[in-house]
Amino acid sequence: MENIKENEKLNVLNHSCAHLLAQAVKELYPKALFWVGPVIEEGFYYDIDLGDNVIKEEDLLTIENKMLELAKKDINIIKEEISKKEALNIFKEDSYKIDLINNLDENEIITCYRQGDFVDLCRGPHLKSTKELRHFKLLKTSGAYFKGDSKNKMLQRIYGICFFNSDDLEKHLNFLEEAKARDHKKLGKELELFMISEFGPGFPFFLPKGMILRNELENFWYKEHTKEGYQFIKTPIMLNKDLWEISGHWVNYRENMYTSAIDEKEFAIKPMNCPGGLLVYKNSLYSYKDLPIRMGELGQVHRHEASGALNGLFRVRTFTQDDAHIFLREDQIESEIVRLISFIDRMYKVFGLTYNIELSTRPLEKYIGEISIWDKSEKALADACKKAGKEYKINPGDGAFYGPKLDFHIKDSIGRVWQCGTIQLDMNLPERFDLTYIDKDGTKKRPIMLHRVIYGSIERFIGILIEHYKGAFPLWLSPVQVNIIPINNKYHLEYANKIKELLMDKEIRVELDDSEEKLGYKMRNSQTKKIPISIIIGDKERDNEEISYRLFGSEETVTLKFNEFIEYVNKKIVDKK
RNA sequence: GCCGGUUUAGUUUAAUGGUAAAAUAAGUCAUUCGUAACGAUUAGCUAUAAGUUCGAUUCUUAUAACCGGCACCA
Repeated sequence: MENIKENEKLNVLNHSCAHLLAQAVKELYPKALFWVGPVIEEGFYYDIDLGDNVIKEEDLLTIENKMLELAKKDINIIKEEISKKEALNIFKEDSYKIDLINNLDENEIITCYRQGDFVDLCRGPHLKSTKELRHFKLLKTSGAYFKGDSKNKMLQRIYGICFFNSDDLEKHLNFLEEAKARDHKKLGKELELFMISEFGPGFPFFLPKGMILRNELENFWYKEHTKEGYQFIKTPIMLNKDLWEISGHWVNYRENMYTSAIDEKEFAIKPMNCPGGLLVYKNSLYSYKDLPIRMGELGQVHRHEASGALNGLFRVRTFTQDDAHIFLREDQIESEIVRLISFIDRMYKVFGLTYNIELSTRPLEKYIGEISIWDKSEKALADACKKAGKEYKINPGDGAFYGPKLDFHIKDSIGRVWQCGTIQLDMNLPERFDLTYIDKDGTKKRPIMLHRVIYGSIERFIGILIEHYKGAFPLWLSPVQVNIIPINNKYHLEYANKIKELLMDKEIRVELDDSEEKLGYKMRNSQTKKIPISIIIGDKERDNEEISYRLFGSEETVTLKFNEFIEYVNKKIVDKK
């Protein structure tokens, strides 16, 4: 309760800060026209029409200074109530305001807030004066479409954030710094995990070290899915147009599909794996006793994403979905979802990720299928969450046209939220592909289909893990697990090599630093590369047949016998720590 | 795709309308060292294309890629 109150106070502060921003911009650019300036999750923004003027990053400082100047003047923020008619008169020169006013009810009393010469149409509430607005920062500028519609012209948006005290502001700025330091594009380059070539925008290359990470994630995935009763398939990257017409992708998503003509027949590279999975289902005849069928596929898909949308591994043009299609009877929905939720739960825990579930329900207009089936399915999803003991948030009308879904939003180590897992019910494709199974009474029935992913996209999940772990991966994922550092090549290299062989024999990923450098220098390298275990080999270790090691980020050195060390390392790998 | 910015050595960065510098990595030599940077030396760069200019890495335009947003994300 206390928190909600605090949050509301902060929202009012930020909202007033948005007005202060507008006032400052108005003073600096008298011709500026203002659209809306709402409070967002973190801070606020204001959308402004500046005519021919452009606000650049470096202008933000000037605006900030103007804001501070205005804030210090302790200008009263005065609420005024007027009728729609009066409002239209006051703002008759301002087409944006007229637009806003016309969207209000005829009889509604309109509130304005006045500070000095600046008046803005606004529901409020606001601070009493500008004097509390001291601890703010303008963060970035960008273009933003008027009313969020790409057919409209672009306004200029300025983002900012405001706090009650300098500590909170500093904390927030530090958080932004921290996020920047974790950037997977930066760390991915430094740690040689992946690259993106100019010759393939949006098509990432995995480097040897990144490939290890990827293989570990995939192996883990296969193992866990096998335990859950999944079978695995691999369906073709490219299939002919007729299939995409049956699936409906050709009509709806053609624009984003890569195509090619072969022998005068049009083909498309798959943007999703489901049609392939459906063909596999249709390849056999199933009894009601066979269901549920769980078919997993690490399927590489290609989607032509807009150039401006590309972002490291987060948004790419080819990625691998850790897909699975589950075909089941209607009476199996709930139990299967319960099972899936606990499976997903188990998977995320391994990475130390917590999560929230969101349930998206039937869209109001564009949907297919019977409402009764929708209601039943939505209830099954909700009941499954309850049975699994999980809270969930409902997003009404946010489901796909073909079925409701559960989305899993994971939270990383610095509190950022990413949507990864999803479970979607599909009432469309089984129909389009005429899927059947033979029921108890010998009649053909239509199975229900579930699409689900856990990582979402392996590429994107790797990006998230890089940022989550800040590049310091747990031992099982780490591209190099052990770095051996002989103190003196002349005297210690032989024993170091022997240790290396022994570790390789135990399938431990090991490197040996035989460069002609000082121990301090080699240790520094080992730490900057974030290698989990550094082994130091000197006279002592060689003579006693021991291993001395230091963990990443630790100052402590531990000495063990070789067998004890192997036991320790293996336990860590098994525990995925 | 749209708005704004950026692009200099493998990497991180500096500088200039008169022909480019440092650190680090790489090669060579020296050094043989107990937990985050030893020293010497060699080689290596102005994204692409056009324009302005006696002369362009610098100014202008276009293209591409990238970055921050917007739109999109089946």
